[in-house]
Amino acid sequence: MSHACAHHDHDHHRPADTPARLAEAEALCADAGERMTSARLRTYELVLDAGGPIKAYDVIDRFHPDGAAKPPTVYRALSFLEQMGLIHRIESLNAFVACGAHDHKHTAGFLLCDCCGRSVEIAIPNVADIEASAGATGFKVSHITMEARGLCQACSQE
Amino acid sequence: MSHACAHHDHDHHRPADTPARLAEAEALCADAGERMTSARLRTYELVLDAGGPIKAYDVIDRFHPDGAAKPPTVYRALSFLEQMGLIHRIESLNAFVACGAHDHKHTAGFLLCDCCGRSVEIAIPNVADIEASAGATGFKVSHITMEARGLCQACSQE
DNA sequence: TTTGTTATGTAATAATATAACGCCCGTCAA
DNA sequence: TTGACGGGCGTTATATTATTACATAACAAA
Ligand SMILES: [Zn+2]
Ligand SMILES: [Zn+2]
Ligand SMILES: [Zn+2]
Ligand SMILES: [Zn+2]
Repeated sequence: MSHACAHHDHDHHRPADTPARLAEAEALCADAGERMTSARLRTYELVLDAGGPIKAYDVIDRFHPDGAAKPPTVYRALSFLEQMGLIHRIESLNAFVACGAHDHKHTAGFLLCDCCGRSVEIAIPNVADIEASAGATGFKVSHITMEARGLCQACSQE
Repeated sequence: MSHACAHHDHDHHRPADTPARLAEAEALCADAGERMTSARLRTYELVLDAGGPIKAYDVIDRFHPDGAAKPPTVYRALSFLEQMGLIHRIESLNAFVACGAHDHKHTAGFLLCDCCGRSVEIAIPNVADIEASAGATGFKVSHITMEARGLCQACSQE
């Protein structure tokens, strides 16, 4: 991801648990009767390895050792992974991030640092209040996007 | 806007109060020492007249009676209007909508109907809880995006 | 007027995302 | 075994959304 500052270490080394997460994902798909194909697995691997929000075209560029993937290959995989709850789309960044929870199929909120670009997945506080507020006008909520922009602790200390 | 259904009247006639809103906007800018130029006013007029979320390129296409505006003209105006609190950007639609409140410079939440495409601006419930949830990790919130997708009352009754 | 600042005009391009089509491959029933 | 079907993928092309860059114009202050 891009950054608004240069005062932090932005190296994101490969999370140690990527292989375990890939295995979990394969199990999850098998349980659901869905196919975890190689394109889907590779896409998920790249999102996991990013260690934070990653753009679709960064996945596309990294997909093959030599040369990029075709956009539909990656967009299809991203859609699938999102439907499986393995990743989330971050609307205000046009980016994707691996789900940080193990109970998939939830709607998550995000804290997005405008300085270092990192994201933190949080439970949306008071979902019931949002649904009640909507329900007062007869509106039925199916999905909530909640993204808070600001500065993370590290970035607000300099 | 596009619609997922054809069972409602989707005509949005020009809201009767557009001239008054334009005048208010001019006064607001004058008070703030900002210039409400013709490009900005025309852009605001088109967003108001849309009567709901409108895409940037729809503004671009409608900007001149004969032929489209150049994208930067409209994107600049949209940015200005958003900074003035006259319009809001809806991230999950890549669209813009006129602010429904008279106290500008707030962050608003939206209920977005997936069927008829209409939006309702609401106060974000429990902003304090979101800020508290963020603050627990040292995160300082500057702006909250909250967009609930679902079905409005009219659309869920058929 | 001069000068600095803000806004606009214009061309080009970047960045994000989808449509459309045909092929392959696995499943399943005949 | 064979054929029909459906899902996933490869490929090309295109659609949609947004910005960069630089020149000019309008404005405000000195
Ligand atoms: Zn999650
Ligand atoms: Zn940060
Ligand atoms: Zn508003
Ligand atoms: Zn509706």
